[in-house]
Amino acid sequence: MTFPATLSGRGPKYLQIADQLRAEIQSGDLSPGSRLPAETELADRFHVSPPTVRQALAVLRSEWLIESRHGVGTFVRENRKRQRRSRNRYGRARTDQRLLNDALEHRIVFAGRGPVPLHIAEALGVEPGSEVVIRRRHLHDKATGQLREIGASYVPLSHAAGTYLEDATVVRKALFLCIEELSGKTYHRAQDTTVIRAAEHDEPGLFHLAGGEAILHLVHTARSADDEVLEISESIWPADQVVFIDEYDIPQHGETPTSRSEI
Amino acid sequence: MTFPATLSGRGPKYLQIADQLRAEIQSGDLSPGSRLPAETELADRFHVSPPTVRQALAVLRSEWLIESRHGVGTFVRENRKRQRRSRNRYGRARTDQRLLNDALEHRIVFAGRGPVPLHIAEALGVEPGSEVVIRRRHLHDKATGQLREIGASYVPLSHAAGTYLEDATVVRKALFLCIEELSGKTYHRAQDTTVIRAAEHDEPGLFHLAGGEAILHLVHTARSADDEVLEISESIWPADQVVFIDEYDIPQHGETPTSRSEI
DNA sequence: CACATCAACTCCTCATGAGGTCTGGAAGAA
DNA sequence: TTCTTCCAGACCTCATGAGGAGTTGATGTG
Repeated sequence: MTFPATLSGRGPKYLQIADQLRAEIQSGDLSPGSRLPAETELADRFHVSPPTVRQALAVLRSEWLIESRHGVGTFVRENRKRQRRSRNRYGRARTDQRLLNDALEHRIVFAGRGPVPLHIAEALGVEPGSEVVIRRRHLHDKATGQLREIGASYVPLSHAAGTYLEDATVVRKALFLCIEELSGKTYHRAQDTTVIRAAEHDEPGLFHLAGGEAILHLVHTARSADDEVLEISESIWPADQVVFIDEYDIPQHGETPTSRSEI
Repeated sequence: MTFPATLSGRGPKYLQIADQLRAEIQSGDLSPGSRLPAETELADRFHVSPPTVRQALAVLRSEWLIESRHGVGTFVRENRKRQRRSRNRYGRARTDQRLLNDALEHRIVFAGRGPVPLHIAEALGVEPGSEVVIRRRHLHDKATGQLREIGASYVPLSHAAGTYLEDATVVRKALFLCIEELSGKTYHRAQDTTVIRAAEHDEPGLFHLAGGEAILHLVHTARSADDEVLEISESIWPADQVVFIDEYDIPQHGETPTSRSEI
């Protein structure tokens, strides 16, 4: 039994409709991937006008429960199969070359020199617009072909200029190992800054988002022992596709913590 | 000079209007906190109908750039002054009692026994609905009074039943120190699981969100050396108010990493 | 069989209009 | 002065109607 089509009368109609549909979805009555009735049909069922139905659907869209495809229909979003990413990329099986997650395909979409973006320049401590070596990558789901992650690495010219890092080929080794080789310095300390922001520019299109959705944006700064920035890289995911799992030892009495606390 | 009121004609009107207003905001022409012209006035200015203006404003709302107050007006959101939280709560100045962030006021809104929520029960490895000692807290900004964080801790009955942890008073010490005392065990290893999801239930109201906004939900599981779960706690923030900063040493050749990687 | 055409269906855009609710300040009363 | 009442202005809800644009699958042609 679906769509009782009776509105209790409490509160705005569009919220009542959203509530009913949400219940249908969460009860599994409307399963992930399945199509909802057309907007006009819903309007008939609930005895409201089409714009009211659209408003209800907008609510569910903003809750990431459904997505609409122009000319096709409105669908319950697939089981949020989320990636799992650790915060620690430096598990020093340094020689173990499982750089690539088996399920993801790396594509280098740009490699070469270019101006540093503003938010990176700040972290790098250089003038905005200065030239650095940039490597941009897209990570696609091998099974579905969907874009899952956008990444970019920014390396100071001093270590990367004229090297193979300016070639748009996938490097076999982890990038940080390359930079350690090229620079002769060792990665020593890192800082990860993570923010959640709304999707901007071309991100909704690239990730097939409805627009205005949450993006998880991580900026990773790696420094050598003498505090020189060796590399800054950023990773961008649709926020609803990511789960971060972080495991760590809790320092005991007298130990110095490996992570510095900041408020 | 504001509101040229000329629509270039490319693409939907509501997007063009949204673009113009967004530019005004980002250029600082419309400063944070300031009020936008009324919807009817914007409709006049852009020569469109009120619903079209509303649609444009909905776009900016979904981008977290503006917020509307019923009967008052539409405002540019305040400078996203974001909290900074470290991932590491166990900086073992264990005796240093800076438990409370000076800018935040802790309020224990509940303390006592109750059933474990589903998502906690899974992590804890007990039957959903089993009784545990629960402490729920709200953290308010001392300056503005605004709610900034919702938190809850779940402690197995074996260590907390009948203790002062069931009293709704703010504990002077960090909770984990209390539990170490009461249980005689030491915190040894922790796992943080972080997801971003849409706001649900009463969260939009509590945080004064427009609804459908992103929430950052962290579940923290702490275990003793013999792998017993000593405590699970969760923290909930409006995602746009948080920046995570994590600093850590990068393990060198041969070192065993302190954080275990999980793809 | 392969391909182009077309029609049906879908969601999207946008106008007009009417009523409602909420807020904050002005006007008036005590 | 202080409090209450009232109202204009603002955003919110919802109906109706028209047209546009994208997708899909059936149809027809070669």
